[in-house]
Amino acid sequence: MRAEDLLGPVDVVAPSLLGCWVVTDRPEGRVALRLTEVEAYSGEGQDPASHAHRGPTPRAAIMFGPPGRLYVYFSYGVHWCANVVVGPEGRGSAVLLRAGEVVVGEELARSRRPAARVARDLARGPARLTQALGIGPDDRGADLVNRHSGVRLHRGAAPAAVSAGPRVGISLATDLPWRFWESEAPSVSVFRPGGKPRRRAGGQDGSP
DNA sequence: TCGTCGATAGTCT
DNA sequence: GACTATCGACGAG
Repeated sequence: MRAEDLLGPVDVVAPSLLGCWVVTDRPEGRVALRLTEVEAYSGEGQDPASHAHRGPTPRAAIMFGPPGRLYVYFSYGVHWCANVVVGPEGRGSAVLLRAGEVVVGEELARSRRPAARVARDLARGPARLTQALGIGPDDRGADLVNRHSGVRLHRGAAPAAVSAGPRVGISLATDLPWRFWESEAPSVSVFRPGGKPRRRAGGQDGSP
């Protein structure tokens, strides 16, 4: 994978990443997976769901850096999620890695994800994917297109068919069909597509 | 097998 | 002080 391959519009680059490999090399071993589901987040202002929407805040600064870098953020106080920065430097667009199929190092991935009962659950969901790969805060800003990096992105065979639909887990701009997945892949996350936003605890309506 | 609910802390207003 | 690009446990059928 070269940085030039990531320069196009984010909603064009995102589906092109399906079928690509994400590889992590650690002292304890290597894990590689094929991407089966991604989401596009644009930094150009028309996407209020993006972390880049409010400009280069300290957290989102990496999104405005050069393409091919890894943007890692902490979610819900519990999980880490990983994005690939795409587009020209300064634009602030990124692709969220939502799901994949582990093809190398399944045993190591299982040891990192003891809750996964079957293979397809190892990287089904963005936080699970980062766990299976062993990606964490130390990998913020990692250069995915540098072959000496501990986390790398490789070009792979494109899937036979790609589906598109609304993004998951957000409450803004849910009409944009910027979630892309490999059609009929068993490892695609299944979290309430088109879903109703989950309400927090407490009275929903006016009754006290 | 499916639907519902709580945990938890960094980030921004 | 409110919110969040989620996960896994648990109960009912």
